[in-house]
Amino acid sequence: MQTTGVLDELEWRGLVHQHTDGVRDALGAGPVSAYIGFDPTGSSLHVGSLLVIMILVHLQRHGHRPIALVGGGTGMIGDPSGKSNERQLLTPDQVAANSAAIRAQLERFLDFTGPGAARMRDNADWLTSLPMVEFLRDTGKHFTVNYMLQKDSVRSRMDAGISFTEFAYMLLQAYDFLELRRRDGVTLQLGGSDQWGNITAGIELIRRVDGVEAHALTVPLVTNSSGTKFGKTEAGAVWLDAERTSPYAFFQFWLGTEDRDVGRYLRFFTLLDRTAIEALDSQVTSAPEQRAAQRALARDVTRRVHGDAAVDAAEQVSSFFFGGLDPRDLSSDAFAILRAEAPFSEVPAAALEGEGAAATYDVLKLLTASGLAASNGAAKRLLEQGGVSINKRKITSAERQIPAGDALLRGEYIVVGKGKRDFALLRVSC
RNA sequence: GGUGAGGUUCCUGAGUGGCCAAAAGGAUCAGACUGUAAAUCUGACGGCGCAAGCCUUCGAAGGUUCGAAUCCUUCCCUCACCA
Repeated sequence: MQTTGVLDELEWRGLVHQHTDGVRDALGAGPVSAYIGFDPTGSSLHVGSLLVIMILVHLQRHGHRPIALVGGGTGMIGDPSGKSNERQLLTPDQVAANSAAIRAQLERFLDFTGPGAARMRDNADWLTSLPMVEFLRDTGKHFTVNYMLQKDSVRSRMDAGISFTEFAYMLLQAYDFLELRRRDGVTLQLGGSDQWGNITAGIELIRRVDGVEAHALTVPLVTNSSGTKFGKTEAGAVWLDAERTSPYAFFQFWLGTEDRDVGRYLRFFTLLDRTAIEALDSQVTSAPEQRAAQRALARDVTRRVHGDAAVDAAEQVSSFFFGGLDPRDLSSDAFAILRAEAPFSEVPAAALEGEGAAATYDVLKLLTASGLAASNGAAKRLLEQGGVSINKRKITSAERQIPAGDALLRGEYIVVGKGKRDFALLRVSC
């Protein structure tokens, strides 16, 4: 794979927001080592992080060396970029646990063998033991406060206030860049568009200390056309961790992409080539109801994050919930998949029974027990508005109590539906 | 440190003694239409309750009053300007 083509590829995909002038020449001259830092602010990456991960993947496919840096050291400080307020410090334990979890997730996306083998780094290895006096002499001396005050990340906080801790953050990130240049020959740092200031600080440091030209490339912020934040659903953020967002929910997130966003997302998040993506674009126009583009997107991304088996399972569950399949025809195996993939809860029969009617289930209780409704009131509203189904059959408000015997599938399961898209599986125990 | 303004239900933001669970917009949820899309329209949107109604809520704690988000006292916090 040639090293030169990667910038063109990133550009047509719309993955380039800003870059330093020398990037093209540097990438054309041969294999480059490039890094991205990941903040351990949470215990899992979410779909937003995928964008920046894809850049590493593209680089590797074009013969460059990707390095994923976990911010076990900088996570102790907190990056002010893009934050309107001072943040609560995480405890060292939290940072360590988050770093380990994120590291494990990152490892799935890169190839750690071959000439362009990826590397994992954690800046805790060099930052936590860095002597302060030495740091101030060797690194701090290269930055004027005036320079630092001009950075957006600092300037935008002049009203709300910024602690010295967060103010100094950019120096640590600059130091990381220098350290990685020395350890791994890294000369390119990638990041979200809000990282530009931190990255250029690193370039500056490398130029002054080592006399070497380093480069920056940032990706755009992903937005969706409804103006809501990308990667959020009713249930909250869409995580890469299967424990937090099931592969089925993850698949559904991508499948539900709006027509006007799907082309962009295919370019951002999949490795499909230009011909394939443009063919899908035209299908969005000619046969939107088939949602071929959404399907390709959901499959591709779910496969990369959760694997082939998860895609199959997610598709099976989707075709059950959204297809014409009668829940009474489902096999035990099918229920095993549903239990693993769909929102699932196990409830004792006594907690579901209607008042004074042991042989019935109270639909409101089914809704709250399954987590589809937050309170009885919410459940009742849903029922009154016709938004409830049991085993894929619409329930009217006249049917608050349903006969227990009829409701159970295979003697123990109930499929509860809310609206057109939300389903949960309930297992009734004795 | 001084002066001024303010803290209302997820957010913005009305309300200044009873008609206030509290306007309006946004967000969210459901329904219709559709393609598990968007836009649009309709409805819902503190908790419990079939309901009547009850309970909790308007920064915190007290107080005045038949009755307070609205008045008084103290406290906490935020913002703006001045220093």
